[in-house]
Amino acid sequence: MLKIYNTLTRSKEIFTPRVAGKVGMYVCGMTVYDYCHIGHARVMVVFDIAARYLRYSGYDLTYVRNITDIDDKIIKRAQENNEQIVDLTERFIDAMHDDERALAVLPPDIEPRATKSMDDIILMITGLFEKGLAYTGTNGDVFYAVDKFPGYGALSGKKLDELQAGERVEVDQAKKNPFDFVLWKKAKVDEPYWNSPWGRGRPGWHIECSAMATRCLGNHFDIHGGGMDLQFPHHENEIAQSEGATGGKFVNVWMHNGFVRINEEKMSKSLGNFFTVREVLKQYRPEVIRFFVLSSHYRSPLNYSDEQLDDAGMALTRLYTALRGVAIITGLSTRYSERFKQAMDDDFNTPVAVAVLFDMARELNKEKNNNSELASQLAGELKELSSVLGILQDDPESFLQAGDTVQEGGLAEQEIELFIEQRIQAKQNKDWALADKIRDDLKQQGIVLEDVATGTSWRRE
RNA sequence: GGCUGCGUAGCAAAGUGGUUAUGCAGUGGCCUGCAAAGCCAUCUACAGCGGUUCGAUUCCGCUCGCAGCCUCCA
Repeated sequence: MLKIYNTLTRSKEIFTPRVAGKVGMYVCGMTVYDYCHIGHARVMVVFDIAARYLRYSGYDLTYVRNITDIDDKIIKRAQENNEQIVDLTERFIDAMHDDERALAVLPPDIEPRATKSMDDIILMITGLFEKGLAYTGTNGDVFYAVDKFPGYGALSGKKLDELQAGERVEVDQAKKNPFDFVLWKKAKVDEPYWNSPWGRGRPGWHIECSAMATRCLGNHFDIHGGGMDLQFPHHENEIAQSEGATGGKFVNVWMHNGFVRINEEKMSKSLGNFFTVREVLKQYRPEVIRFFVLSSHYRSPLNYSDEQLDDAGMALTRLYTALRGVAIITGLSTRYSERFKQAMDDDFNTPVAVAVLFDMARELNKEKNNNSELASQLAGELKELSSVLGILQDDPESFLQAGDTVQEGGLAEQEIELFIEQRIQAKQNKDWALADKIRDDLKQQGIVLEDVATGTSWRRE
């Protein structure tokens, strides 16, 4: 029985889909004006695993993740680059998809874009006007009147009067209440625009998600996710817009993932302490990054460091080593599968799920030389469970021989095989000094030899 | 200032009112020509102070420390 932590109630709840067997999930995606960093990678991987596990559990899932392809930062960046907005956004959408594929993140079922959802956006704002929740400010922008929506603050646990105590925000004089937010922003000269009943302009950030989620999943759906920082004001505002417009419930379960940190500090654009996915991929293989992400629970902070990535690489090496040289027989489902499901059912507890995989690896290592059929069945079960996490699907030999980190140059495979042949000769001649020298020399170059029953295998450190 | 959340062994990271998490590292053993890998055993814990309890790392309170949100941010 799946339990998910719901930010709205601040507790783990038994997950019950609106329609039996069917799940609609919407995740706030990227604003495409720059490369994805590791924080974005975490969102992609976390919700990819949620999607995989929902499907593994038998749900018919519709997974929607949007692309924000028009906003102030995009406009600004395009101007700086002296580039057309579409050229900029297309470039970074492609880059995002590259990163996604590298990290074995399966694409969402629907990937709506703000610029292609204008009719839905305008329709929703019109509805908000009709309900008396929207008004045009003195500067021509359209705002949402937060104090007209009784439930405002429920998601983030904030109260409007307490918020007002917090000042230091430059209050826009066009607003009636400082916490009113823009639904439709009037276009300035040289800014891109769409026509609307309120003049030429573009949508505010929050309305596009309300409109796209509703268009793709209906007025009311099961799961809405995103990073912790979206809780307020973004998701709070989405609720106000959607529930304000429809008069009904918007989302049942709100999921928020924790931040990636560097030196105990949030990784973010504004702090400038971020690493892009493509930078990190130069140093570490994609599966290592993926394992690093799922080695902590999705709501916990995840500290980024080389040590952590190295650890992830070593852990994967252990799992692949267990699978090495074992034939795969699928179909077995033992108590390990039960434990794995139990872990994942507990709010997607991937660290515990991974611990189950290690327990399987231990038994697999024992049975390898004992009961090869059982070993093969365990290996099959291990691979199957791992596929829910999106790891361990590579060929063990090629994973191990590629090494933990991305190699520059180094010995070619054929050269290594040649040295191994020479060493086998030396061993047959009982020339231990030569055999050890060959092994030590290879070790110097990061090649580890392992004598096993069937011969000598090698891997990169 | 208001509101969240966190503080677990050398490092990372789960979890639990009384019983082995797990990975890496350490120690002892088995295996090996010697190693590596693997297997077995084993040492380092639950920020501090009180309270509840037969018993708390786990529940409650306080203190200290850290992070996040309150402004665009995944």
